[in-house]
Amino acid sequence: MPLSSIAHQRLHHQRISQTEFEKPEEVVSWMGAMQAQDYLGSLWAIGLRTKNATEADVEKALTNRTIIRTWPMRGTLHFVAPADARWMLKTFTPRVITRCAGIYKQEGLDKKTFTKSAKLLTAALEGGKQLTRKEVYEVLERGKVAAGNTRGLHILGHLAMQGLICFGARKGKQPTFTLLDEWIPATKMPVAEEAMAAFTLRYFASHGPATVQDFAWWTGLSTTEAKAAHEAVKSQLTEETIQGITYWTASSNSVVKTKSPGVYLLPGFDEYLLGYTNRTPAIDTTRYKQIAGNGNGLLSSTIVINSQIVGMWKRTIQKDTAIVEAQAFDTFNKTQKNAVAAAAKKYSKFLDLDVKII
DNA sequence: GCTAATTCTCTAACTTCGCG
DNA sequence: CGCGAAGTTAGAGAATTAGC
Repeated sequence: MPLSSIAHQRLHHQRISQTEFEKPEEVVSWMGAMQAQDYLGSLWAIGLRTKNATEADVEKALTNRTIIRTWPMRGTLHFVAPADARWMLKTFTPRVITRCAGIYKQEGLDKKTFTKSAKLLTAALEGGKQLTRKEVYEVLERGKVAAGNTRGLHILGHLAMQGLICFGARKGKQPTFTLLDEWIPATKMPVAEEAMAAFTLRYFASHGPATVQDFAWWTGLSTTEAKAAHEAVKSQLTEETIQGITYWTASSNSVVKTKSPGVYLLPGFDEYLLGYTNRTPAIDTTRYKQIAGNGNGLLSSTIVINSQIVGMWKRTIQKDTAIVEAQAFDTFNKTQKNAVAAAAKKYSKFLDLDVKII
């Protein structure tokens, strides 16, 4: 079995090559969590996994609170379902917070500062209020908590990881913050083991075939914790070893048909790559360096053909037209060019704009 | 004044390397 | 092998300036 079969199955399980989902919240629930660092890119990550969704539809799901945006795991922004948010924050963020100790120290952020910030923000946000970053920083400054440099950023992140706040609706183009407990309905905290088992299964269903190490990296759990979580649901997973590496997928997953997996324009931080620490099934290490720039944590949008990443793309909006600039690592033949154009058209439909391909 | 062009500010986190 | 610290950049949107 070649390594590319792993990638092929992932396209299917991730609901990129076909999807039954009609609503953004169905996609997010299926995926467990979706990386949402680049806001506009991550709207597309949901859109491309949804039947006929437009960008406005995904934004509506965010304002209607059927999906929410916060830092539930790994110290990275994700979209999650409201029903999962509290359990995930409680389970995954303590390790992240510990890992942030160095940064907090550097910024002079101690327990007292966080407690004071929490009080200030609770008072300012109570009653369903939503404040932009700038407004939040003003509240902090008025309360004598310096929010300059990256302090404000880390305060927001920390309080979000503690489950006090999360992102609200956008005000114009600006994101806002609001109280989590006011933003989403109260949920009963599930039994820890059961919730972990269900979540682990969901990962291996939506991201499989994946390794235990992938799961550990994705969630930010330690290898030991990830191994234990995996062990608990192992009987419901199917195993596959390629080149000495063992991959797992949920046994309940439907079998992948061997039809051509198609051409896709994925956003920069799509789960197709960010769902795993080892990305070699979709792209070799040398090529990966091209999309990862100089290793600063920023990733280019990618072009996927036959389950392999074969190029990069970017978009610029000019009035009513989305200009899609596609760049192959090697060259695209005519068939591939046409397929890329068709994929760009799909994207422009999502944006509700005309498209021009360069 | 209005629009276009330009500049500026700010936001995100991944990988690698080294040490215990 | 696991963990922590350090290094690193593109792009969006706001703000400002230029041009007419």
